[in-house]
Amino acid sequence: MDQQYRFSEIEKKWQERWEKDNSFRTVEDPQRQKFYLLEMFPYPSGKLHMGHVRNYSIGDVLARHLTMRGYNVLHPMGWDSFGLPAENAAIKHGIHPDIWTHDNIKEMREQLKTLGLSYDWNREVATCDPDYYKWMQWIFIQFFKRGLAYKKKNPVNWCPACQTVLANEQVVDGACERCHEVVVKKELEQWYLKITDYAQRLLDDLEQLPGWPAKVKLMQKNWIGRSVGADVDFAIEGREEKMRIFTTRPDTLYGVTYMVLAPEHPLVSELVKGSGQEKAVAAFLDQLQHLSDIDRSATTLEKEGVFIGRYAINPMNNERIPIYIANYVLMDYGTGAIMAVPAHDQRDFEFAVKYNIPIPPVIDPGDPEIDLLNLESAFEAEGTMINSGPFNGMNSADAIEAFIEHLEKEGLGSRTINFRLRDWLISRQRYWGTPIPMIHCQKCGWVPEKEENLPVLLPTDVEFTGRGESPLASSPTFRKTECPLCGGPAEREIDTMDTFLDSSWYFLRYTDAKNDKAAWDVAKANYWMPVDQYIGGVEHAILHLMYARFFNKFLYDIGLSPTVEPFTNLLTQGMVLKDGSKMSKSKGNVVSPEEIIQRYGADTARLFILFASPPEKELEWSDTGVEGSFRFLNRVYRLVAELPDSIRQADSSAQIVTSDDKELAHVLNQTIAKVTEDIAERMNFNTAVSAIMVLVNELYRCRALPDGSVSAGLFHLAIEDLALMLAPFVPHLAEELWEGIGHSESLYREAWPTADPALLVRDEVEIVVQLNGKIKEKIKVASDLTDAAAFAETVLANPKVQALLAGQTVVKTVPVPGKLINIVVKKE
RNA sequence: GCCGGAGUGGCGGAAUUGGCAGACGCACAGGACUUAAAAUCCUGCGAUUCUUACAGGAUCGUACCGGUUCGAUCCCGGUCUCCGGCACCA
Repeated sequence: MDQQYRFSEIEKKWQERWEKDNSFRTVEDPQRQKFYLLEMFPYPSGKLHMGHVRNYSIGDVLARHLTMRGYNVLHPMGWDSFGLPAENAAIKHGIHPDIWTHDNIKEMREQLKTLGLSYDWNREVATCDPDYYKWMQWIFIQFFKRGLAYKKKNPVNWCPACQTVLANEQVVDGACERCHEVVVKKELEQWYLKITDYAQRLLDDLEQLPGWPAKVKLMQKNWIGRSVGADVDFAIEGREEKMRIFTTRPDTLYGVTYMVLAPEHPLVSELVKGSGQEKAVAAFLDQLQHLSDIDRSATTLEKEGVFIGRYAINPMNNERIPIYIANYVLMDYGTGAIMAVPAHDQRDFEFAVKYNIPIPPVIDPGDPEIDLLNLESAFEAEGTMINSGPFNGMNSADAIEAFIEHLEKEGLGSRTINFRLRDWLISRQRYWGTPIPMIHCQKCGWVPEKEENLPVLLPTDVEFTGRGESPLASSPTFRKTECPLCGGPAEREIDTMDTFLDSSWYFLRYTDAKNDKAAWDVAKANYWMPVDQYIGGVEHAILHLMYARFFNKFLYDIGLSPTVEPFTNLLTQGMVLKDGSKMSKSKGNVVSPEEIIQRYGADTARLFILFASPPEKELEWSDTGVEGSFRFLNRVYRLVAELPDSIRQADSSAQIVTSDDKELAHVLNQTIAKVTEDIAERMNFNTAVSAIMVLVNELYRCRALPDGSVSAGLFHLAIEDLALMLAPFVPHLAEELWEGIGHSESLYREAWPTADPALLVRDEVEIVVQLNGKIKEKIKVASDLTDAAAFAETVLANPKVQALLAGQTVVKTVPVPGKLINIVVKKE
């Protein structure tokens, strides 16, 4: 063994060896317990960043550890390779997106390989390759066939910078999630996936995911936003049509003093005709037109509206109620219309105050401090029903049920559940995405491309201008085609799919990545699915993770996925920060993984990232911390490189002769137990590393002792176990150490060490003696004293404890065997 | 505004079931080695304080105030700060 830790040579040597031996190739094996370990695949931007290094280092620790524990581990990697940056490069530099993307993939694959990650590259997928998007199109057609994909004209979110529409989930604070440009509304005919059909199941099945962070489940729950209430029909004075509203508070029906339609509601133009309010309404609508979507939805915006000159009739008491339009009612939730109860809804309250509308209470809070006839704000909590005819005296929460029953019996309304979740708009007016495999025929309407004709290839004869409609429209050959049904002239859809579709099923494709007959072989999916552990950034808590759950449920329903949920356990890793903020080019605080690998090696980079912070927390980058990790690896290397032949060549054995043997064996077994638990059960890699450091410190202590203090066989064993335990964290160095103490085979498939329970405990343990809860003394007692009474007796008999108790009376003792005793005393 | 989460040395963090607060590392200080430096090895390292000193002892200390308990970083109530999600969803 070289006397110096030459990390670049070592890392190169082992990477080549792994590649040559095909070490990480995985095949289905019904005899072995499978483990599907997945990290979120990256967008191939061309450069690996520290977030990737963290994500993939965490995954690799688990993959290597579980392999050593005997699991058949599926650990794949691929590329989420459709998307805007490639197209922007085409517009800016004239490079075709396909070339740009594949160059980037090549570069990033090399970078991932320098990290020594244990991927089965035979299963690599790239979503932009026709052999992948062929099956994307096939899945889309399955959605269409079951009525879950449809085209509809609707006001949609339009990003003027990206020149494309966006899904609701991709609009953050009224701006584009990608480029932060302010999003505008545009009326367009677009493709949607009916995710709302799955809303209830997406919500309910969160319960089946105890291995997910509560935070992520809560975010999804809020996003789905289920509310139970009733649809109620209000008659409109002098008209045939009814006004249907949705409310979660049917108990307040007697307190309605006005009604509101969303400004975009189709009834508005009908009703306003001949009402005498045409001018006022037109002026109000015009004023709204000039507000951006952000301003329109700001909670700080004052509630404003205008009376439209018509009245509704309250079905409960036949009161005449004025109808308004107002800026605070949304067209795309519920029925786009509400009943307003100012006494019991804060928004309605503010509006009523502004427009001098009466605020009659129908629920008594039973609180003398609240003046019901002169409310300062709406009372939204539970109370006793008043002014509500036959419902008076009921508890308002019970009254909700009673009102719904009444409405249903009288045919005035019905129980309804509404979700905040909207259908998923998946059309994008871009080139670099999966073509939507649909054809429009004058006679037959929208018809899917025949499955045997898939994939619908992206045309290459297009222009990239970055403006106007989809670039696919500029292809002279793409659009014109024949109807798959009647053979008549027809036109292809020119929009492409949102790239979030591509990443909603890649975990299934990995189970059978090269299949060209089907999306995957169901038998293989049955073996590997579900993903046992999924790892990625928390920024995907809603978008990707909800879409993937939706896809999987659909694929489950049609018999292609074996489980209702795709990801059993989820680890959301924290961000990598520098100087307290996210690394970014604009802040100039980016540390490149390449540079760190070159200076210290991949093992140091991995170790630092795993050691500095628990995985789900943010990680503050520290240059001196990296130095420290590098120093530790040097220290480990030297330990083995400087090993005397007597130890190097000794047969490893757990032979214990001396007291130092006892101590070393104890530390070694403690370390094995802790590292095993920290990796597999707690996923606290930082404490696993610190435990290994403790072992290394102990080995250094032993090394400095006079000859013969520690048995050679035991020391040899400790070094072997050290190498095995280091393997998941710093695989290259671990292999080198393993070879350095006389092994010729790679340690990758070597068994993980197990702790000997007999050696986990010492003969004597130090316990704490407290007097009235304060630590006064530490004494040693036999560790097998597990009986509380015997333990207390032994401790009290100790002369040191006797001295402490002089002049005091023992009131009570609280013994905790093996740990502590608290003696409650009082002065005599 | 609503809903979550978190506050521990100079710093990153540890304390797994209510039982020794600060493991491990970084930074810093001192020492050994060296002509010297780097590297390496060893030692110290929460605050205040007592004791002539050695050795040791005392008090305080996990954002703040209070509670439960023999015992609280951990449980309960309240306050403050920071972070994240949602934000007119009727």
